[in-house]
Amino acid sequence: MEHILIAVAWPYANGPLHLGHIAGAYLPPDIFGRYHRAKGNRVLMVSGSDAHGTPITLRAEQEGVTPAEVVDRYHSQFLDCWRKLGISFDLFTSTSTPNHARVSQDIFRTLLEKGYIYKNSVPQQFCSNCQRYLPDRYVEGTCPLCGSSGARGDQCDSCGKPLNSTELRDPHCRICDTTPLIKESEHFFLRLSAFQELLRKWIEAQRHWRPNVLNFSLRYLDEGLRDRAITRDINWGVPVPVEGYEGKRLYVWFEAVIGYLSASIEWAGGDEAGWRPFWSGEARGYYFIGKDNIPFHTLIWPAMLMGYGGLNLPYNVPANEFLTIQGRQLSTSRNWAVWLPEYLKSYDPDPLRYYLSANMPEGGDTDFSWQQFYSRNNDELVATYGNLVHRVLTFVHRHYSGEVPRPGTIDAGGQALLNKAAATLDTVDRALAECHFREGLRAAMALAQEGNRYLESRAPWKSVATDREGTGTSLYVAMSVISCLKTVLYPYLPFSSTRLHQYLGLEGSVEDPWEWQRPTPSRGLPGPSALFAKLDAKGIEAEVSRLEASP
RNA sequence: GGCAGCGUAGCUCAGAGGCAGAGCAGGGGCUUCAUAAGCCCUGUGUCGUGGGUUCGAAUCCCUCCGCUGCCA
Repeated sequence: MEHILIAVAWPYANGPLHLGHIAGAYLPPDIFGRYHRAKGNRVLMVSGSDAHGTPITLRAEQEGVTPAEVVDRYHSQFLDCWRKLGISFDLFTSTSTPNHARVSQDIFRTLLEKGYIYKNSVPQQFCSNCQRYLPDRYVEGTCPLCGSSGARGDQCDSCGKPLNSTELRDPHCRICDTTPLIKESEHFFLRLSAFQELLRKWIEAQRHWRPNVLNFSLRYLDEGLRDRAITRDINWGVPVPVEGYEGKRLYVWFEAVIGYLSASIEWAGGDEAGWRPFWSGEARGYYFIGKDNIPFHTLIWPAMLMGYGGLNLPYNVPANEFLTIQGRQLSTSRNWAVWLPEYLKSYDPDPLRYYLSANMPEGGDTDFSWQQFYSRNNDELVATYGNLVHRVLTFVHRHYSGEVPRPGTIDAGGQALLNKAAATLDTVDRALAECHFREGLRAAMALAQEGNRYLESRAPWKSVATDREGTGTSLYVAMSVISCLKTVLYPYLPFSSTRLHQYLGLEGSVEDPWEWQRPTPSRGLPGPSALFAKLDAKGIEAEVSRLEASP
């Protein structure tokens, strides 16, 4: 039995989830977690809402509500999405808990005592009217590069260039329009430069990482790590635990990654014997994130852990690339996105899980199109897998009074299929252990095709009139294969596997053993119904035009 | 502007020096248990462009074009 920590990227609680989030960071860890639980390993899968940061405070100020209200709204929406999509967190918390603040401050203090955090003075925009320092996004002005007005202190949306707020021409406060002054402000910095060589040595040893993650991280090191400010002049966030700095907060990028640890501690109710086995010794930590988050998880968080000491570094960071939508880059500001709450109003969770697994952006960007979604649902999920299950189970009901047929001697053809099923269990096992999700799904679907071929060759609808026992044997073999599919597809398609587990009259729970359960002969079965619904192709056009109608 | 990645069949994507692959779509046939589902047969692809290395390049190197990302 192993301890597997599954650390999942923390979604920003300032907007709804879209399919890019799911394909990139949320579906893969769920598949991985369900697999490991079925294998009998101890799994701790944690994440939570990222409650801090200026996008949230800005949104709150624009809406005239508190940041906490914004966070609460999306946090409960996230929880609802996880439940409906079957994302099986052991704990999905938030960075606004007292526990998280305590753990973050503990790490801050320890790094400060060890000299990995130091103070420095930096120029900062200050609004004399609002009487406060302005974080980047609170300053608007004219872009020094392209000359367009309305550029923000962190970036110009017009030309897409990142900026420093002090570079803006004609800067003004986004709240009150006053022209800000530049004042010196004292901040704390993380001494990342101290970890340069340690990190390089460590990363170069991670041969099991995906090449994109490895190369990306090494490139950062080639450029040389620079120390970064970890505090801000803002009043929403985790307070800096140093006397005289009460008005400052920890920068989100420093504090949010600590959430993996603080959530583990929260999950264990603070009991060290509960959480530490996931963070030390042979325990392995897998960090599931999108590619935009790579440096935080392969460089910054490991540096923090090295400095803090006593906790495992990430074992793997299987970062995914991005999902494009109908061939175009996903954009939340232009509303070019498929929102998960919207999806879940109209469709079941498993078809999306299937599509995104089959087309997961593991090695490069991949595309989501409604056309493809419908076709994968109707032509693969329904036609190949769902129909195999349905034709076998309805046949058993009609001709064997709904009882598992008692098998006679299994011939070479049947045995060959059973061997193929056993091999598939191994293939999917290995693929999942290595986070090769697409490969595992491909292998599972290939077995479903074999099942259909076998039925075709046996034609039980013919033989049942003349050879009841032989036909029963064929059906038993087919049901055994279906049972194997139930297990290997469970991590991907938990909802339909749960139903199939019942339809097959199997013992125990669908979540339990990663093994091939055979149906019990003569057992009475509940009446089956179709595992998946076929979708009317008319829906494609409706979805596409809804997407294109958005501004 | 600098750096990196990608560009393979109508579509979505694998493959990474040794006869170009899968699924889906399309075409032909068989079947009728099943959600008009299933099975069999069916691929003339300048592997983005142009060059180079090699006995041999989709694969390695360089140029250019296009897309994406990171950085300035």
